[in-house]
Amino acid sequence: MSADPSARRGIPDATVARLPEYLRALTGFAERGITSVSSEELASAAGVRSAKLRKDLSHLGSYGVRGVGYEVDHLAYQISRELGLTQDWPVAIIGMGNLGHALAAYSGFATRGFRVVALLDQDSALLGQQIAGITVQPMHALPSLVADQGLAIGVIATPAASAQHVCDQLVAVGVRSILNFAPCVLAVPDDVDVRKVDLSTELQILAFHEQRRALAAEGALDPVAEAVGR
Amino acid sequence: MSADPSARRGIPDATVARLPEYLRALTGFAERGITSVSSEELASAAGVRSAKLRKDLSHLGSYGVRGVGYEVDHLAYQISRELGLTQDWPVAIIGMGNLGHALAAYSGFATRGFRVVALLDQDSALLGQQIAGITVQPMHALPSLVADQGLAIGVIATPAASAQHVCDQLVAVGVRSILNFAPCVLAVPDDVDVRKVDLSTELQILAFHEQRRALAAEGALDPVAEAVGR
DNA sequence: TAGATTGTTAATCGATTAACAATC
DNA sequence: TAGATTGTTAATCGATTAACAATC
Repeated sequence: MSADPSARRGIPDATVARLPEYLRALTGFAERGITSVSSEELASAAGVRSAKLRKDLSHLGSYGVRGVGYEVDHLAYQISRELGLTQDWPVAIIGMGNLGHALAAYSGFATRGFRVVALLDQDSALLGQQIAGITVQPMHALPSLVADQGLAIGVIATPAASAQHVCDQLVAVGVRSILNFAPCVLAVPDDVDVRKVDLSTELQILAFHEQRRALAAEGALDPVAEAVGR
Repeated sequence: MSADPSARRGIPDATVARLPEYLRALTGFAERGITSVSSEELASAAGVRSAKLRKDLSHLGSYGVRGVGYEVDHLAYQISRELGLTQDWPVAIIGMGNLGHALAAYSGFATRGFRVVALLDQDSALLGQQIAGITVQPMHALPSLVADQGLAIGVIATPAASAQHVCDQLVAVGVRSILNFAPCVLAVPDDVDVRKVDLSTELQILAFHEQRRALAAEGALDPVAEAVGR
């Protein structure tokens, strides 16, 4: 049993999903030379209500000072530690099409806490090519990446048709954290964590609300129901 | 008041977010020549429990047949209609860096229901350049895109520093659906719908669970709490 | 101390789930 | 009719919110 409260009780998924935004807001305050913030100020910067922020932070521990607020650097450190960003996680991107290419160059992946250690592709025509200063390797490089570099996170940027096969290979070598950009559901064992980023799903959700507004403008919807909107 | 039940009562956000996945699964069945599915089969393909699927579909109406299942084409049409995909939504992508470039070429955006009508950038060096067969235009093309093409959805793929400014310009010309790839919170009026896709947030959430597994392996976590996992 | 703001409580709200009556 | 599967109910679970006691 640890002294860290979050180690004893699980942190709610909804809270974990917001911690990165709080961290980003804190980084913004730090860059502007602000050393202390209230829950009201931080919540506003992160786009949430202050009650929700305080509730979320209470799951990590008690890092504020009543009557004063939160020390920016200290809270940022505590959130970083909770998210596991005080170490660097080795990441491999698989699939060097348009999207994989952009991801390899995207600075969001080179942000603190992550390190792109490999770019992989099944297509032998791409092998040896340099993208963003990294040489593209074949899929059979996977086992040594795990053994030698401690590869922990796999990013799948292949077409949907090959995503499950690539996923199986990642799981087989012991990767248990997968970020899936392919538009398909991946089947994995219970101990593997898959998160999905799906551009067309997001567009379709926007289209739903857009259509709703259009119908409301026509008077086709019940005004009470439509006022709820989203 | 309409005969469509979904027009009277709002569909829960959680349900709307799953409709695209159901639609994709149905498309997969249709491609394999399957004309009828049970809630159990469809749920399995979409990665949810059948009870949740039936509950979700019940918000749209009663499109199944007891003892039989759902007719694939008919249900796909009903979901498409509910999502507003029976028409084409004009989309503009703003910011032609690495990511914007990839998005312009990404087939997910050319999928049924959406049409990329413009690529925009603030950098005059890029203007006139062709990307994926579309000429890059300056930001001041926005008003005419709305007036002439019915532009409805804006995709922001700029750096965080210019995202709010771009967003303000979109809102000013009447765009009320925005997909934001920039790692920042956007301030918008209540009637504007912003969805955010954030690569580094997703990685950070994965890192949290990855660290949790590593700590569990060390025995640093309470086994009961850790068994809950994610 | 007086003022300010946190951390927590309790109420509310929405989402999930299992079970089953309805019905093809 | 008998078997199968939907659509709905009711219970449970988790997340959000407002209010405020604790306390700096």
